[in-house]
Amino acid sequence: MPTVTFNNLSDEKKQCILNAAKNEFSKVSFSEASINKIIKEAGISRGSFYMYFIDKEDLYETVIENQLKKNFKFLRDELIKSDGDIFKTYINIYEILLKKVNKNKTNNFNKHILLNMNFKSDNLFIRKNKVQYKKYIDDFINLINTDNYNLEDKEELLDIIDTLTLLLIHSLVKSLKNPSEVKVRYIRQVSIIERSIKER
Amino acid sequence: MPTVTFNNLSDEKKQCILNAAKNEFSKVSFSEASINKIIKEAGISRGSFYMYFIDKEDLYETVIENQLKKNFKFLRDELIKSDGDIFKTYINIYEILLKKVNKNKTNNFNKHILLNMNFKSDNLFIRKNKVQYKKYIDDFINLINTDNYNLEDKEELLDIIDTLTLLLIHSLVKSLKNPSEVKVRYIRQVSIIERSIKER
DNA sequence: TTGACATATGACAACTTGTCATATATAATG
DNA sequence: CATTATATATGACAAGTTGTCATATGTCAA
Repeated sequence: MPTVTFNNLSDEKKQCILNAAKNEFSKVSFSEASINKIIKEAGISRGSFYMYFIDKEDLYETVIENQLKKNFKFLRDELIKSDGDIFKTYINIYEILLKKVNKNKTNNFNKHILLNMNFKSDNLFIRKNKVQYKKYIDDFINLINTDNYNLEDKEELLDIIDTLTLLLIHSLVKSLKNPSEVKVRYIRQVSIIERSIKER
Repeated sequence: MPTVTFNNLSDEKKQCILNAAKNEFSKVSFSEASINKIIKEAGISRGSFYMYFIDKEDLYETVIENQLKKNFKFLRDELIKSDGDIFKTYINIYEILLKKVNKNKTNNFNKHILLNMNFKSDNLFIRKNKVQYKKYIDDFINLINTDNYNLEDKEELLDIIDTLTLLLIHSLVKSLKNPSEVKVRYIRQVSIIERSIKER
């Protein structure tokens, strides 16, 4: 989380710094990203940087926060398009995200988010464990059509979304190396879960 | 993969280098690990290091290879103990690995393997995509008791193991921060998959 | 013994990071 | 308005990082 000093900055300056950072993080992986390049592009001094952020990771978190929200909105929209079918949605967004990520541009922010992703980071879509996002999760859950499902409770649905998201990220990353086989495996993995709550 | 020059080294020297590396990787995360410290401890020169390995990642892969094999053997043994019940096995190894990983020693190799794990890396147990490990996977698959399962084919079983492993890693990592809640979620996620292939 | 090749070395350039004394704003107060 | 506080900005700096490369030292075969 950035410092209050950073938050006190003018929106213009804040955006300037975050844009410079986003640009760097779109070109190279997190570990390769250079604070020097970012501060140079943003036109701030080294000292200022450490006045605003604890370290590179703190900056990265801040930069992707916005993208996570966008991704979550995208997921939500796709769910509505699929009439609340969560499994159909996850199959669809795999295809769409795969196209985005495979666009071989030098600047592919989404691709680098994906590749930098590890098990420590919260989620592809939203920082689930942060309280301020609880309402978004609840809203999303309520959009899921559970008519044909046999669910114990709401928690079970959360666990399913969790698993689906893991499978999605995993499959997307694998697809970057080995595009063919992965899709069919992903679809099968999703349908295994679907079957579980449908046929009870 | 290390160079032929490295492989031509005496087993003693090879082990010395790998031990020094393992020691460093047990203390700090991958990004924090210092090649300088490793070569100092191993008593080799900087130039030699780059004669043996492409970079730090190449070394890391070599170091964890052995541990992955051990972990896989452990998984296999647990499967046998559980009479081929793959779901019971995954529940059990979660508990056991959690204890291992939570031992708050300065040298906790398993803990760092876990935290360094990302979606690019192959697997917690074995490098699935490498051909030389195919026989291990096959052997493992054959040990699973599928009597009560309704499986389409062997591929479906592979997909299930894949999902279970993802859930396991994810849960273990989460457990390091938030030990309580995670276990019950993990158990539920595993049983969702179990239900899918049992009740058909 | 003399090449020819494989392997080992550490100094080196070119980076990296986080800190800190100092400088400059901005705000508050007499 | 002048003075004092406080907040923010700066870049030089130490201490580290990495990968390379000319040079040195092995080790074989001819």
